[in-house]
Amino acid sequence: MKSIEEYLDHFPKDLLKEIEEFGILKDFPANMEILREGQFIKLVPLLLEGSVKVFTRYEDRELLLYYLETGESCIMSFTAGLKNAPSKVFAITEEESVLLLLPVDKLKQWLKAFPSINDFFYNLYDQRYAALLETINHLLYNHLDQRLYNYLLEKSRQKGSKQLNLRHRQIASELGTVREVISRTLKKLEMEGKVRQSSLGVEIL
Amino acid sequence: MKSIEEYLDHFPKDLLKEIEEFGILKDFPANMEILREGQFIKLVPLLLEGSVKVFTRYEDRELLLYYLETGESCIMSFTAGLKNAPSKVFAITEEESVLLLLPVDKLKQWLKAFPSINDFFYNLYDQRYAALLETINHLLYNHLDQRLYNYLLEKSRQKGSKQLNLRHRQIASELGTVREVISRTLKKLEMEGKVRQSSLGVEIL
DNA sequence: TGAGGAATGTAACCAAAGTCACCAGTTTGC
DNA sequence: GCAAACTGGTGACTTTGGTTACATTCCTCA
Repeated sequence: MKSIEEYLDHFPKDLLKEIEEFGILKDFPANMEILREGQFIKLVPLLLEGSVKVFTRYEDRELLLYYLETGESCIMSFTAGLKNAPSKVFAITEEESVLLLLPVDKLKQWLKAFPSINDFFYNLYDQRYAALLETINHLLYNHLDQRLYNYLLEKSRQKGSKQLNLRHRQIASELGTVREVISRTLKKLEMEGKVRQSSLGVEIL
Repeated sequence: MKSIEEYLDHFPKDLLKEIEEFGILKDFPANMEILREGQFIKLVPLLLEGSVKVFTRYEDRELLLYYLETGESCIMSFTAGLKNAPSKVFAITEEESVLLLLPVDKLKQWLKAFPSINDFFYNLYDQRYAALLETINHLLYNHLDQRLYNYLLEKSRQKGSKQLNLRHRQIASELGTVREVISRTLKKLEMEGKVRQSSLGVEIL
């Protein structure tokens, strides 16, 4: 595995030293819940390897917020941690993942001592905000087939593979609709030659 | 008018002194465009009095992001200013407004010297993010009549009046739909006794 | 290996909301 | 003072996607 410095090379050296000293490296298996709503946050995660899904629940429906990718942290944990407020979100590993856990009290010190770490979080916020905006645009102006196709492309980019093993049910919940509609729409995309379905899941063509 | 300290009483004294020295107080008439897409930001606004609408455009359609209320700043300007990137949004005064304009280079210094100002912006980000999340939830799970009614209630809360002089076209654009649909839906709300329409606009009952 | 649950396919129906076409009333500017 | 432009009202039609109710296929594991 790469060293922490390699993942976080945009941080100043002295901050990296601190992070190395106080950050906790931890391995998680796939599909492990690492954070649930209501939980208080003492450690803010930073993803080094793997993929973590962050989402809320709202009357039994899921709403996908974002995926953590390599080198990214979780703004919802960050804010909840700083304000000592309960988490509003759930997080679950999608694959086996390595997280660097930053103690909140240390993080607070670092934010003062190393202003560049603020840039890091501001950037993250900006990124997540932009992603929600895009979601809203899609919701308002795109039909489901387009949204579904975008969703698959994005998943594929993330995974780095055109073969996605997703259940219709899961797709439906992440797009805020129901299984039948996804079946129907995937069939349509298949007719249009954009995807192929097999027992393994969906393949993007 | 109140003094700057009264608006920003959660800031430390020494920071307030700086803000007073370097911030630029400026008055804007109603319906004045104060920021357009593509513009570079040298001054980050902080609203003291009035109301400012922040929105993006996307292929001739508007997408409302948020309204600045008293004591609030604009995260989109903030980020664009810090990164020296062009603005992605438009801003326009809704009523006559007083803005305190903070020079970006000073702001950068303050972020380092007075960490509490970071909390202010993190809080704002968090707030705006939560608002978008709510919008998404509404889009996914509420029908237009419900969304429209919420929209009117929120407008009314902001304005502090039950009488709203809004054009159907404007409502439509802020909710991402078209005039006819708003006419129809407003009629429905009127039938249900939730609002009343007159030549002045819409009144919430 | 075969029974049962999970995943998917599909037809028929419905409601919400987008679209189109046009009318009528109101405001504005010349 | 009147034409042009803006604003709202409305009916008819279409499309999208949510719902219901099963049928079919696949996968697992006892």
